[in-house]
This record gives sequence, C-alpha cells and structure tokens, in this order.
Amino acid sequence: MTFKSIIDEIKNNLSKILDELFISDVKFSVEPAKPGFGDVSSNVSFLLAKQLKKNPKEIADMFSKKFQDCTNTLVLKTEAHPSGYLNFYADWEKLSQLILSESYLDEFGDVDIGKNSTIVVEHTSVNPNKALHIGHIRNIIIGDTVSRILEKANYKVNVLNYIDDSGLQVADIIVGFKHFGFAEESPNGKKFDHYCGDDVYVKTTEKYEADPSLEEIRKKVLRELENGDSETAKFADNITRKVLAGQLETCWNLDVFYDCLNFESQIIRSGLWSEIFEKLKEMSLIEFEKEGKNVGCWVIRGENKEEDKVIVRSNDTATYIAKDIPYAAWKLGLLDDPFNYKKYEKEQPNSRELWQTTLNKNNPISKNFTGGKVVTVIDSRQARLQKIITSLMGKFKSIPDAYVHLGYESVTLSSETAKALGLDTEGKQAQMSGRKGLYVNADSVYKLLKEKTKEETKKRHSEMNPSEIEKIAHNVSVATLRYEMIKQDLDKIITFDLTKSLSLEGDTATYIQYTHARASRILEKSNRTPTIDIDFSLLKEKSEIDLIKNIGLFNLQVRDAANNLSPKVIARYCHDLAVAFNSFYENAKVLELGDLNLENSRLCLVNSFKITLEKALNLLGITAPDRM
RNA sequence: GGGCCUAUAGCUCAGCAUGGAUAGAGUGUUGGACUUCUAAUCCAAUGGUCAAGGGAUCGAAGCCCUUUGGGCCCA
Repeated sequence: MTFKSIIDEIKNNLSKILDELFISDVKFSVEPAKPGFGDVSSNVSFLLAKQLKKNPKEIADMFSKKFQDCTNTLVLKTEAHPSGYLNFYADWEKLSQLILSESYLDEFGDVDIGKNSTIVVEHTSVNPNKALHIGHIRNIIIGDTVSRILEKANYKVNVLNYIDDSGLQVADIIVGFKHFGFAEESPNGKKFDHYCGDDVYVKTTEKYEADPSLEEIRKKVLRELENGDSETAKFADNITRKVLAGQLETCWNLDVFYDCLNFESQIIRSGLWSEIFEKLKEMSLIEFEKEGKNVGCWVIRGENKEEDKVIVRSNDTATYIAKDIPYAAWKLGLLDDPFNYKKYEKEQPNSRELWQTTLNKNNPISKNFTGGKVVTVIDSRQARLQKIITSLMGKFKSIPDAYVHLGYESVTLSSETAKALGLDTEGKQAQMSGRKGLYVNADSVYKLLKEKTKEETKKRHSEMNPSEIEKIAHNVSVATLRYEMIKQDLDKIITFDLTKSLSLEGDTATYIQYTHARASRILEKSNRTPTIDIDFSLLKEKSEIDLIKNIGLFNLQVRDAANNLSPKVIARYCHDLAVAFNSFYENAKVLELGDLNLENSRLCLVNSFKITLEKALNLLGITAPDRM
C-alpha cells in the first residue's frame, strides 16, 4: 500500500464519526496536504458549517477530538487549523515502511480502472505525403503517452494509426510526380518523406497558384485515386507507402509504436459505408432534405442553432464525414469486420507486432483491433466534426463516453522561428502550413537536439566512448522532445521556438533524467545491493520524509492521469519527484557516513526513488539513464 | 452571424473538474554554494488588482452573467 493507505484510513474514520453524528451524504475531501499543513487535510468542517450552524474551526476541533478515539494505525496526531481545515500528521516510521516496501514491487503504481477491458487509442493519422513536423509530434506524443498510461491503468490498449491515403493532399504529390516531372526516387539520398513534403508537395502547390487552370488535372487525379483499380491509384499506393515508411521511422525513433495501420482507401472500398448508411436511416439519425439549400441531400440535423451537416450530397456522393462515421463505428466493434490483416513489411524496433488492414481475401488472418472504448487523438480544429461523431456513437452504443475525442491545441511557430524560415510575421506567432512549406520537421529538431546534447555530454565526460555518448544524446533528445510536447495542458497552444526548445535546464526532461543519473551513481558507488530490510525510523529528516511522500503518491497520480486522459499529470509528477530528490541530495549524504545502518536506510530510499522515477518516466516514453 | 478554446509574475506555464489556509514552478535579473554521493544541481533576493465589470456565497483565481483582447472552426 502507498500514501493512499493513510488517506483511506482517515476517510473511513471520518465517515464513522459522521455516522455517529447521524450525518450522511457529505462528500468531504481527504487529500495530501499543502506543505506546512501536515500530511493529509480534510475539508469536512467547511461542508458541515451551515448544517451544524457552527464555524468551521469549532467543528474541526470536535472532529480532531473524536478522531483520537478512533482506531488508527497511521495517523500520529490531528490538528484543527484556525482556518477550519482538519489536518493529519502521519506516523512516518510505519508509513515509510509501507511505501518503500510497495515501491520495490513490479506492479508499483498500477491502478485498476480498465478491469482488463480493451480500449482503442488512435493517434498520428498524418497524410502520407510529407514528413512529420513538430505539430504532428504533439499528436503522436500525446497519443503514445496516453496509451502507456491506460496500460498502467489495466486497459488492454490497441494503438491505431489511420493512414489517410486517398485525399487531396495525396493527389497533389501524385500530380507532381505524374505531370510536373518530379523524380520518383529522391535525389541525393534525402529521406523520401522529406523529399515528398519539402519538394514535391510545396512546389506542386506553388504551380497551382501560378496557374489556376491546373486545377483540372488535380481533380482528375483525385477521381482516379478514388477508383482503386486505376493505374494512378496503384502508383499512389506505392508512393504513399514509401512516405509512410519514412514517417514510421521518425515515430519509432521517438519510441512510439503501433498495433495496426488502417488505410483510408480500404475503408472506402470495404463497403462499411453502405452498411452504416442503412443503419443511420433505420435509426432516423439522418434525414432526407426536401427543401431549402440542402434539398436532395441526406443531413444530420444540427443541435440548437448549429447548421445541418450534409452527409450525402444531392448527386449521391458522400462527404468526408461519411468516411469517419463507419470508421468510428468499426473501432467500437459495432460492425462486421470487412478487413483481413497482414503483418507490416518492417518489424518495429521493440519487436511489438505491427499489422495492417488489407482487403485481399487470400490467406485470411482475422484479428481484432477494436475496443469497448475508443480514444481518438485529433487536434481541436476538428472538434465540431468529432462532436457529431461522438454524439452518433453515443446513440449506437449505450456505454457512456465510449467514444472520446481527445482534442488539443495546435503548435505554432514563434515569430523568430518563422522568420528563420523566411516569413516575417511582425512579431506574431505563425500557423504551420505543409502546403506553404512553413514548418519545422521533427527529424531536424531531433538532429539539432542531439548535436547539442552530444557537445554537452562530451564537455562533462571526456573519458566516455563515442557510442556511449551517442546513446545518451539520443535518450536525452527524445526525452526533451517528448516532455516539451506534454508538459503543459492540452488546451494551451505551444509556440515552438527553435532556440528555446534546445534548453536543457530548468523544467525539462534533462533535469529529471539528470536526477535519475545522480541516484544511480550513489547506488553504483555504494557497492551494495539495497534491501528493504532496514531501520525505517532512521529516515526522519524533512527532505527524506518529503521524498517518501512523493514516492507514495505515484499510484494516485496514475489514477488521476488515466481518469482524465491527462499526460501532463505524470510529467508534473516526474518533475516534483525529481525536485524532492534533489532537495534530499543536498541535505542528506548517503555514503561514507560512518553509520552503516543509516547508510543502508538511505540507500533503500535512493533505490526506491530510482525505481519509481524510472516507472513514471516509462509512462512518458522517456528512458532513465544511469549516467549523463 | 453562430460555435469552441484561451487570458494568473517581464516571459513560458501549474493551480480551476470537486470554492476555504500563505496563489506555486521554471525562466529572466541580482547575489551565494564545486577539494564533497555528478554544479545539466542547489540556496537566497526580486517579481502578482489571478483581463475588466457585475452576481450568487459566511468565503472566489476557481461557480454564473456581461464586456474586452488573442487563437481556431463553421457560415
């Protein structure tokens, strides 16, 4: 058990006291206290103030007195604060033992929210016509981190990447290849996804702008793409798969992995749409418009003042939302699976099996990548569309919140960075744009970070061999990129600045990793294996108790993060844990104390911290280095 | 015209879901700590009408309403 033990104990006892007073239905809180106010606080007296017609302090006094008579094992004393809060002080000798012993177990930090049910997390979903830029990375890292957290919360997670291989953006590069003479192999060994995005896509788009008559070619190519048997479609399939391979390489390098790739072109050809179209009509979720501007169309009625949404146009073609509806239903397992599956050509570096959908009926392999719940990570510009899908899915499936759109604000470029890319924004931040070539590629940010980290590492460790430096630089760079993408709230815009993003001091992943390395070195130098068989009463310094307390909060934080799909919670927890350790590091020596018992006690704590931080960092997809 | 998000220290952000204590970090600036288990660290100082106005409440950064600035989506 962890810090939760004492919280539960206090909750139980307070409830008993309330029972004695014949008071029910009071939703009081029992939470870790703010620093300086004991270990645990409850607001129970505020909530009763009105009912009992007493001021909170008097009530707190009464509770404090009654609490003495309860059987409690972990609370040393209670205190009624003049403000009215009821504060509790823990018996740290006992609580430390509980927390530290627990922390040595493999399952430390596990919480059971999912009850081993399946959940789909879909993220990435980038058009396969360009390399991933820093804005896509936010999506990818949020998705990956959330799926790691959900796994820790006992969900069986299926991670999907939706490959939008049949839209306008793909048509654009195909026009470039087919009509504007771009070479099918990238010149001078440039990564193929970079070549398609930086050269083919941007320059083809420029040509449209110069000559609007080219629009006809574009439309023609798009039509050919939609017809799966055409020569153009086959050509496009070949190109987009090569781009996808490049994108996946970027993701894998960041320790992001998937279970299945779902191709949009196959969803369109699978017949899923007609199945769901009938169902929508049956359930009267869509209506045939007989008058007005949408006459002859099938529409979803807008709620309140919102516009109706056209699903099928009067010429019988489906709008793009029509693709999303059957796909969402498929993800929830509401439709017969029209797909077969085959393994992806390349193996993922962590050896996790990666599958892809196929409509090929030979050697059918059936798999199930659907889930009882679905989390779709898409930026909040698509909130309106996702709201319609969410509401439709709510009507198909009775479980509340079965389909969740996890939205987040976009990544913009700082005016300095935009300027460096050739756009003067007059001091304002700039929206990234793949068409205009205004973006910062993820691979290049990684490369810059790695160069800088290498330099820093060399400065500190002249003795290290190049491959070790390389490894540290890689780990630190990936961590930095990942941490920056999730440390703030999802609804805050990230203004990306190339220079500032290279910072390795302060509230960064580097700070946290460094702290882990410090702990590792102590253990290494001790030449002992830390054990849990120690004298817990020796850990009584404030910085020691503080650290233990933070360690004990791990599972509470995981619960919070999983319930709210909030990766930030774990990022902050890692940071807080690191701060607590650094404070301990400054205040309490571990080695060469001349007191073996105290050394062993502190070693046990250091090891507990190290294990916990490593687990927490693992949820963020960040490796915990032993040296840096 | 309609909808969504956002506003907290010079800058970047926590805290807001579930109202109560002294509104916290990082960064910046200034000063201090390496002969010590790693200074990618730590300590101290500095810095706040929580956008503005109103409302309900014993009590609001947080809840409700209005206005304004910024961003996005739809038309």
